[in-house]
Amino acid sequence: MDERLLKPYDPKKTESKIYKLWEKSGFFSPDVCMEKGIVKPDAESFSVVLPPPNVTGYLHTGHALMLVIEDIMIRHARMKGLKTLWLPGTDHAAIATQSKVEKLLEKEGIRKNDIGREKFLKRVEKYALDSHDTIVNQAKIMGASLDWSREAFTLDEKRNIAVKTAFKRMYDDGLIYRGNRMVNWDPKGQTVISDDEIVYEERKSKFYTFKYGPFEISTARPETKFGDKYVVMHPDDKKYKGWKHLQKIKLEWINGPIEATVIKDEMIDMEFGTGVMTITPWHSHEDFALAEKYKLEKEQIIDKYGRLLPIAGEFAGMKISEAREKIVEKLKTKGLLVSIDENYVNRVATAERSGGMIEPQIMLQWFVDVNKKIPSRDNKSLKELMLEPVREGKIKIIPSHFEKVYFNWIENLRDWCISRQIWYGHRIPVWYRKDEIYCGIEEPAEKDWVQDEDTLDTWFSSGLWTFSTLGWPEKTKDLETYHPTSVLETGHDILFFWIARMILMSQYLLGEIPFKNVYLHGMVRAADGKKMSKSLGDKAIDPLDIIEKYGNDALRLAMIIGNTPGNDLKLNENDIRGYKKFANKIWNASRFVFEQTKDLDISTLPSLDEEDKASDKELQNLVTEISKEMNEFRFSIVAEKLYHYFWHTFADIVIERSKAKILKNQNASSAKALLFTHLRTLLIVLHPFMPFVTEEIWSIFPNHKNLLIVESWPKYK
RNA sequence: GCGCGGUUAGCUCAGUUGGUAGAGCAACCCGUUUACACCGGGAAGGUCGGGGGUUCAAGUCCCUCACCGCGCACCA
Repeated sequence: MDERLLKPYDPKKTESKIYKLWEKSGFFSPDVCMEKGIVKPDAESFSVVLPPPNVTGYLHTGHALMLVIEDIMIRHARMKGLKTLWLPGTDHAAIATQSKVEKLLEKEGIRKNDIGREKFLKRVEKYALDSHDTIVNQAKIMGASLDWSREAFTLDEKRNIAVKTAFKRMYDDGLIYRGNRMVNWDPKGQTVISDDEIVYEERKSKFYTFKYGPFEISTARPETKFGDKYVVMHPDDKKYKGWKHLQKIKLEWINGPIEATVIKDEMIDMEFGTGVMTITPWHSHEDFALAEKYKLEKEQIIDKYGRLLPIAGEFAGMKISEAREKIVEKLKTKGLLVSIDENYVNRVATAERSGGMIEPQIMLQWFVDVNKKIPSRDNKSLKELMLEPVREGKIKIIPSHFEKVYFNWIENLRDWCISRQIWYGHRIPVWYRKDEIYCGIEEPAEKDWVQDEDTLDTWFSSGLWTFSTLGWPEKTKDLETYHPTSVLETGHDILFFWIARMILMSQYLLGEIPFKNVYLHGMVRAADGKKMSKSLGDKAIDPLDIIEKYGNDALRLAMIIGNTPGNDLKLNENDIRGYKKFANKIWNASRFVFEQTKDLDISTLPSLDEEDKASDKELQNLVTEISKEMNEFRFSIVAEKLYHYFWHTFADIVIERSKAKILKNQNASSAKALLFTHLRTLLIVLHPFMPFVTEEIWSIFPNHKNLLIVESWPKYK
C-alpha cells in the first residue's frame, strides 16, 4: 500500500507537486503531445485563447471561474486526442493600469506630469511586470493547463507589429479617420473614452427653469447655457404654433441681450418640461446632431479642464461646480429664474476608470468608421461584418439570448473613438509634418516628422487577440492550425468591449471568424449576492485563500456545479467544504480498490457476473451521456452527475456489494475486476473537473503508462 | 421607454426536443458493520411567483400580471 494513501487526502501537499509534474511533462503544449505520439499529426485542433487578465494586480474569483471553465474544456479536448492549445497572455489594459499607477504615485506625492512621459512609463512597466508575475503564478496555482511556451502580452513587440499593421490597413482602406467629432471627454483622467467606457450614475440634482425671451426653458446645467442661441420646439406643438422655423428673436440672457433663432424639430418631446429647450451643440451628442442637421453654429463653452471659457464673460476661468450657483444667482437677480426643482433625478455620465464626470466635447480624434462599405469585403461595412456571422450561426453564443443583446448593441453603434490622451499603450502609428500626414509601420526616414502623441484604446489591441497571439501578420503554422479558435470563454460584461471588437477585427483583417463558439459565464458574487468588484480591489473572497483551505479541486467543483452560462454564481463556502469531502471520498474509495485488487492480474481481467455486467453497462451509459454533454459545454450537469454517480452508485452500491462478494469469496474475481475498471474510468472522466486528486491517485494506479492528463477519454457510443 | 434574465424543498441552484418534480447544504431519526465519521442507513420536506390558454399530458409552449436583477436608449 502506497504510504500516501494511509492518511486523508491532503491537497496542500499534493497540488504544487502535481502542477510541476505537468509542466515538466510539456503536455500543455500540443507540439510536445504530437512529438510524444499522444496526439496524431492529423488530429483536429481545439484552441482557446485565454482572455488576458489586466496587469493591474492579482487574480480574483472571476478570473478563477474563467480559468476553471476553460481548463475543463481544454483537459477534455486533450484527453479526446485533439490538437489542443490553450494560449495564455496578459493585457496591458492601458487606462486601467495607468490610473492604478497614477494613484500609487499620488501616495508618494508625485504627479505624472512632474516626472514626464518616459519616466512615468518606466514606472508603469515595472508595475505591469510585477502584476504579470503575480498573475502567472496564481494561474499556475489554480491548475491552469496553459501552454506557457506561447505566452503573449498585448503590448509586447510582436503584438505591436500586429497593432500597427491593423491600423495601417484600416487607415489605407479609409476605415480609420481623424476628425472633429463629439467625444466623451473625461476631465479628471484627461482623456477621451469610448461610449462603452461610460458608467451612468443616478444623481439627484437641481433642475432650474429660466425665462428665455418669450419662452421658459429648463436645465440641470445652467453653466453650459452661455452660448445657447437656438431655441427648439416640436413642429406640431400647438402651444408654440405662433413661432416659425428660423424666426429670429431678441432676448435678455445671462450676460446681456442676444439674438436667438427658433428651430422646429421632431426630436423634441412635447410633454417634457415646457416643451422648449435651448441647445449647446459643443457639449451634447444630441444637440450636436441637431446642429449638424440645420448647419447651426457651435461654440465651445467649457475647456478640457472643466473651466469656463471667455464666452462666459465674468464667469470665465471658473470651474463648473463653482460657477453654477453664481450663474443662477445672477439670473435670479435679473428676474429670469422661474423655479428650482430640488428633487430632480438624472443620470450622470462618469468615466469607468477615473470616476470623472464626462464632459461631451467636440475634439479632433481618431475614429473607426463602422458604416463605410469595404470593397475588399464585398462592400460590407464593419457593422455588417460583425452582425453576419452571428446571424448566420457561424458563431454560436452560449447562452443564446445574448445574441439579441449583441444585435441591439451593433444596431445602435456609433463610430468607435480609438485615440486616448494617455501615455501607456500602443502609440498611434501616424506622423505629421506641417500639413502632411503619414501612416506606417515604421517611422518615416526623413527629418521633421512628429509622431501623434496619443495612444490607442486598449480594446484595439485586444480585438486582435485571437490571431495576434498566433503570429499574425505573419502567415504562421499556428495561425493556420488554430484559427479560427474553437471557443472564446469570458464574462458577459465584456460582450461589447471585446467580443464584438474581435469579430470586427478578424472579419476585416483575416476574412474569417475569430471563434466558433462564445461561452459567456456570469459574474461571481459573494454568498450574500453582492458583486465582488474587480476594479475596486475588493477581495471579498480570494481564490487562493480558498485553495489553501479546501484545495483546488473543491473550489473547481463549487464553481462548476450549479453554475450555468450567463447566470451569476454565488460562491458559498459551505459548498466548497462539501466538495473537499468529495475529494477525500475519491481518495478513500481508491484506497479500498487498491487494497482489494492488489492480487488482481490486470493484464487479463476476469469476466464479470451478471450483476457486475449490469453495473459496467450503467457506467458506460453514464460515459456516453456525459461525453455528449461535454461537447455541448454542459459542465454543470456533467460534474453533478459524476459527483452523484461516484458517491451514490460506485461507493454506496458497487463497493458495498463487492465487500460481501469478496468476504464470502463468491464471484470475488468479478467484483474485483469491476472495482478496478470502474475506478479507472471514473478517474479519467473526473480529471477535467478535479485534476489534482485524480492525477495523484493515477500515479499510484498499477501499470499506468503516462500521466492522467494525457490518458484517452473513454470510448462511447 | 425598449429589451433580456430570474421567480422550483429552509438556503444555493439543476431540470436538453412537453410525459404526473431533482441535487448539494441545513434540519430530523437510527447507526461507530475495518475504504472513508471529511461516514453509512432511513424518513421528512415543493398546488414549480399569480391568473388565463394550447394539449390526452406543461416547471417545460403561448398570453397576461406582479416582484427582483441586468442591459440599452432618453432625460431640455
